[in-house]
Order: sequence, then structure tokens, then C-alpha cells
Amino acid sequence: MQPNESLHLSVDCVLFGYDDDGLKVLLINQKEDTYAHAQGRPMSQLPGDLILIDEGLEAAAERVLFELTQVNGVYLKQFHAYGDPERVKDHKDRTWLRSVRTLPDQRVITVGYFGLVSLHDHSPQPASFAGGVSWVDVNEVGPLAFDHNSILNGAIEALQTQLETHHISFELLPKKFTLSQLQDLYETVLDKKFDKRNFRKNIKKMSHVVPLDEKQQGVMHKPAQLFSFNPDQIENA
Amino acid sequence: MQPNESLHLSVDCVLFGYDDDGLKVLLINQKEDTYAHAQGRPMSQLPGDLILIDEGLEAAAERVLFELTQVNGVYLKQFHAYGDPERVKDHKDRTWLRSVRTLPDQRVITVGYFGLVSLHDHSPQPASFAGGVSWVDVNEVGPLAFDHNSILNGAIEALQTQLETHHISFELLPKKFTLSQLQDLYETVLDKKFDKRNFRKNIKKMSHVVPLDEKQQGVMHKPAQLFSFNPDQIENA
DNA sequence: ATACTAAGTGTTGAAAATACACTTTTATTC
DNA sequence: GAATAAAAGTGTATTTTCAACACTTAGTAT
Repeated sequence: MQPNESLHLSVDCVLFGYDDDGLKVLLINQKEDTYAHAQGRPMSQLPGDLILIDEGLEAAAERVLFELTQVNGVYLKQFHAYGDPERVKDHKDRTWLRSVRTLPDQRVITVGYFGLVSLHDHSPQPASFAGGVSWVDVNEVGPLAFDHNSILNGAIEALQTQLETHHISFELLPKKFTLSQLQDLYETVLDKKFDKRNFRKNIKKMSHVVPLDEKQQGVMHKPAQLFSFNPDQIENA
Repeated sequence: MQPNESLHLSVDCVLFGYDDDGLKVLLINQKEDTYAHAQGRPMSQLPGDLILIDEGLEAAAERVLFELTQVNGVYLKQFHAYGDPERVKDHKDRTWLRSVRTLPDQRVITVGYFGLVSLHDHSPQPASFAGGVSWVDVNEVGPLAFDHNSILNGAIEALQTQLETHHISFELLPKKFTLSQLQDLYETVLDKKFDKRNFRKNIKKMSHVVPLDEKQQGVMHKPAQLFSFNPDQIENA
């Protein structure tokens, strides 16, 4: 026997979308008539696909996301590979796979990527894809197919670490944003509160966050100063 | 065409060994009569192997390390998956692969693990393996086969991050050690110097580093107090 | 006894992190 | 146009952490 005959490899993408009402993940609904459906429990799952024979891992992740959202150039980061031989062997999952893959019983190792998009300006239309696709608040995600709940948890942790160590917040915000929006983002993602004045002191040290000559409009309170990110000044800290 | 027909998956292990004279990596020498040898440049590479059809990723990494060192239970951590379709296609590498694999031209995606062993008490005998196997100081590693230099760099960075964020130093030290040994370890791995008094202040805050009723022996200077790690007290910080 | 070597130990100043409350600006309502 | 509502914006004092720095001690070897 060949060492890994019939061992297949996929990428799964955890696409985070952020807007003023929270952090969401893009999930796709298995809509075929499956066991799970028969049980009245339609399953959702993370978008993912098998890797093409001459495709790089990151390229595969980009392709999956483009097919879903029609958006190019999203921030993407690999965070973990999942290779438990049993990860795809649950009964509910196999029944579904049988309806969708030519070799449903083969083992699949998957590499997880997380992606970041802002849902402020535009909301990437998940429409055109095969099944139903929807943004679900990260705190309201129910049971997912396969081991996708643990992949999602891995992605959330990776996102938190990344937000604390690198300057990636602009990937989730509109081009022009207020400091309150920035603070809300940190509080939402890291799931903790910050003191407004101390938070702003820290931001002022960051040379890549630059104030604009422009204020928020159409709000019924003191309009906030708008800021943007200067991509030239984003360092690694 | 099947999506990923003939796409194979391996693990590569970066096994770090530490003792009082530095941080080493275990490398294996391609000893067959290859192109590289003909050129007078025998190549070294990281230990790795294709994954068996029903084997988990971590299990595969453990197997590879056990085959090499006969040591079980080494600390192992996945750090990155490498999937560039060209990563194995360099001429020098293909010639070697042809001498060793049944399907030398197939694409291989690899998952990198790093492992930690102490070379103080025992030195795991890399002897019994097929090729020559040797511990090489991390600062003296020459050009490796495939993309193994970048895998090694990825492993070093992962090790540094891990040492700064988790309590893993005991994986690299003898069971009983002095504070100077601990400091040397940090300085070697993180490649920076620490102030002796400040370093010791920090260590004293760590409840999992416990002083023993025992002193260093056979040294021609003031013998140092010995310490050990209390595994019950190792938290995540 | 002397010399050598690394172990061990405290204090001070600077910088960073934390805690905390009132004033300002706009839109809306009466 | 006066009053209200709502979030924006701002400074100081305290605590904690980090950084710099030099001498004494305990053992081995001669």
C-alpha cells in the first residue's frame, strides 16, 4: 500500500466580518436533503474545499473565499492544520459527504485559514453560491459539521493573538473610522473592556493611526473625529 | 481529474536539543550517491516522512521522532503547513527524491512540528537510523534540501514565541538545574542578554520553579542552588 | 593562606499601566 | 431658542513594572 493513498487535503476558511453590531463568521448551510435535515437539524459548516493539484495552500484559501464572496485581496492567515483521521467520520457528516463528494470515505486533512473583512462600507454578497450562506454572530454559532467548531475556536484564538501582536484592526474597519469604533472592535474581539482615556492614549502612540480633517455626520450627539490608517506606517508591533 | 489526485502529505520535524553548549537541531544527511554529492555538496535535511493513511498528524510526527531518536514523549508542537507546489521541485531535490521515493514527482504538502529535548542527562542516540544523523548548532546550519531552511526558520520563531508566552523551558533542561542554566537557555533561544538580578526576580515570581535542598557539586566555584519544575504549577502565562 | 570563579543579593529612577469624572458638541424636542 | 439627550473628548495622581547598576560569598585548586 502506498503510504498515503487516498489521503486528501483541503482548506477551511473562517471568514470574520465586522461591523458596528459585532463580529460575524461566514457559514454555509448544508441544504441538500441529508440525514441531518431528516433529523430536523440542518447543519452549517465553514467554507472549504479540496486543494487542486497544482495550487498553493494560500491560493486555495483565496479561491474558496472569492467563490463565496466575490471579494479579492482579503487579509488571510493560516493558523492550524487539522489531521485527526476521525475528523470527518461522524455519521451525520458522512451521510452529507456522500451526497457531495465522489470519494466520501477518504480521509481529509485540512488547513485552517482565517480571513478578515469589513462589513461597514460594502457587505460582501455571499449570495451566488450553491447553498445558503450567512453571517452569524460569533457568539451565536451552533453546532457545526465535522470538527468545524474546534476549527472556529482555533481561528478566534488566532485572531485575538494577532490583534494583540500585529496591527490588523484596519482590516475589519471602514476606511474612515472613529476612535470609539476602534475601541469597540478591540473590546469585541478580545472580549474585554478598556478605559476610554487610556485606550486613546495608547492609540496616540501609534503612528499609523492618523486623524483626518473630517468629522462624523448625521449623528445626534457630538460628532466624532474621523481617523484612517496610514499603510506606510504599519510596523510589526 | 480528481481535485487532488497524487497530492501527498508529510510531516517534517525540527527537533531542538539543548545543553550547556547551545541549541542544536537534529539533521539527517542524504547519504546516497546523488547529484548533490556528485557536486561535492552533500545536503542535509530535516527528518520527515509521509503520513500513513490512518495516522494523525501529531502521531506521524511522534513516529518520525521515535524512529530517529528512540525517545518517546517529547514535547511537540505544530507550527505551520508548507504547501507551495514548487517546494519540492528543485533539481537537486528531485534527483535525490528519485533515489528514495516511488513517486518522486508528486507534490508534497508538509506540516511542520518542532520538538524539544534536553541533551543534558541523556543524549538521544540518533545512531540507528538509515543515514547519518547529527546535532548541528542552530547558528551553523548550512543550506538544507527543499525548503527546509525556511521551515527551520519558522520553527525557531515559533520556539521563541512559545518560550516567551508559555512555560516550556523545562523541556530543554535537566530535571535539576541552576538559575544560570535557565538564564543561559533564555539568552540562547531568544538571542538576547538578560540582567542577572532582574532575571532572578522574575523567576522568583514563577511558582512552578521550585528550589531544591541540594547544591551543584564538583564545580570549582561557589556551588549553585539547584531548582526543579513543579509540573502541577505550570499555568499558561 | 591565597587566588580564582561563578553564585548570590537590593536599591533607585524611569516608564508604563491603571483608576477615575467632568465638559463639550451636535441633533432633537417642545 | 431653551432644554434635553447622547456620545465625544480630555488630564492627573497612583501603582506597578522595567531597567540599570556593583559588591560579597562559598567553594575548589594551588
